[in-house]
Amino acid sequence: MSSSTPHSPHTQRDLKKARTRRALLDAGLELLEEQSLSSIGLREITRAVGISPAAFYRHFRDVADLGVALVEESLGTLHAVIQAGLTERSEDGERIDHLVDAIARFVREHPEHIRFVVRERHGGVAAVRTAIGTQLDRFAEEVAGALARDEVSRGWSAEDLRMLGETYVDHMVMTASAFLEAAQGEGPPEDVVAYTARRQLRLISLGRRHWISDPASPAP
Amino acid sequence: MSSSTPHSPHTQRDLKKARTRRALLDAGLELLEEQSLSSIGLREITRAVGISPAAFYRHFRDVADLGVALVEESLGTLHAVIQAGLTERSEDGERIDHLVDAIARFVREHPEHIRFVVRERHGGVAAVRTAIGTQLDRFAEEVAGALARDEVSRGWSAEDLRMLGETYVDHMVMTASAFLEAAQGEGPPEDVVAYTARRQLRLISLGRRHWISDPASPAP
DNA sequence: TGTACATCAGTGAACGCGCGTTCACTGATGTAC
DNA sequence: TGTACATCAGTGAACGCGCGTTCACTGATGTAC
Repeated sequence: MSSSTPHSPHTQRDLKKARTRRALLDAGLELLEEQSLSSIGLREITRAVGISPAAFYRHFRDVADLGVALVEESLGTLHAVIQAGLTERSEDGERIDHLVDAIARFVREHPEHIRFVVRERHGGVAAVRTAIGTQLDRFAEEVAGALARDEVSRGWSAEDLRMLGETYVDHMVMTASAFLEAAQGEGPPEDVVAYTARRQLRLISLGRRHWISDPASPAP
Repeated sequence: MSSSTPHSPHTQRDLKKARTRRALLDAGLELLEEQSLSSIGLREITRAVGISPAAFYRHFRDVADLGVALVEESLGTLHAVIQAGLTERSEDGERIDHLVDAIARFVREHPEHIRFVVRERHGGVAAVRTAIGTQLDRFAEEVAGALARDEVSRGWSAEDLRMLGETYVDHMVMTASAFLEAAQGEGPPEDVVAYTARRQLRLISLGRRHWISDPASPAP
């Protein structure tokens, strides 16, 4: 849990404090472009912000604590994209195109957020790993709930829907990561990433339409 | 590239050197259990091995260089599992069960290798990230080649097969990672991971069987 | 509105510590004759 | 087989440096009357 989160900054003091906190979070996010959380120094962050090292402790217990705060932030923006994708009502093919476009747009607008999530999802800081895992689980549950309302999902068990939700969330994160690499010139270019992502979604969509729950391989 | 890789250790000296190198790699792999590569210290590694810090430079240029050497090692063992999975000849359902079992077994036998790959695939060291990416690409290509020989793949374009190969490789890495988390008590238990993985493979398999190349959404 | 006191974000100096890298070295092992 | 020299993995001391954390402090802002 993150220490000292000002919820209602009424006074000038609180406002100023909130602004410094923001600056610390932004600096951390920026430093993560080239390294991972567990190798970022406290002094490195305060230096970037322009305050003394000791001032850091007015906002966070340590760098890991700042990392946990970043999880909420980064996945908050990703959550918005998912919500938008779920409320989308159109034909299947169009829906896929729109989703992939939405992911591409998100990565263009918040590259630091998706970089942080992807890098630290399996990174060296346990608290951050757990926080990200919990949030992505919530997303999967949410997606599963939305999928349940589709006509195609008639006859699907809650477990199967959950599995499908996880598949979509994982695919989304992986696609976002691939878009990010494309933007950095590290992997295949953006249009190839989009093309692959669309066909993968079509593959899942086809599997979904022909799904039958299998009593031969029961739940554990 | 990794410096000073002894290929044919003929003399006692070369043998001893190779043994120290191994010890360094093993120590690095072990230290990665609780942190990420970019935060491991050179002295930390030599301390674990029991040699002086300066001796490190007889084997690697720096810690990142050791990391690159670990990539070859870790993905080498993973490659063996993939090869085994590809030569498997049996009914579809069985094949899925066997593949998931093979992944589970692999994670039980080489937890450090899969942890390393998953953690550093998107980690803070560019050279290692690139090395892992290149290897996984090769795997995807290989899988695509094997899939092409299946009857179900009649009419599939090379691009679509490639996409399918990537999907399988990504799914494999994710499943291995989930098994690892299960072993650490961090996520859902092993049997649930296996159950989910099997159904996800079935989903892909169904999508595959009903696939039709789509001229409405051409390659870029 | 003015005054007296409380709060607290940020300071700056100090601390002990472990870091990565260099260097001249040692002594066991290998090679040439 | 024996001898003289070359090689080179590993040593140990030294270096300058930046780290995280502590502390008493300052001075602007907030609160009570």
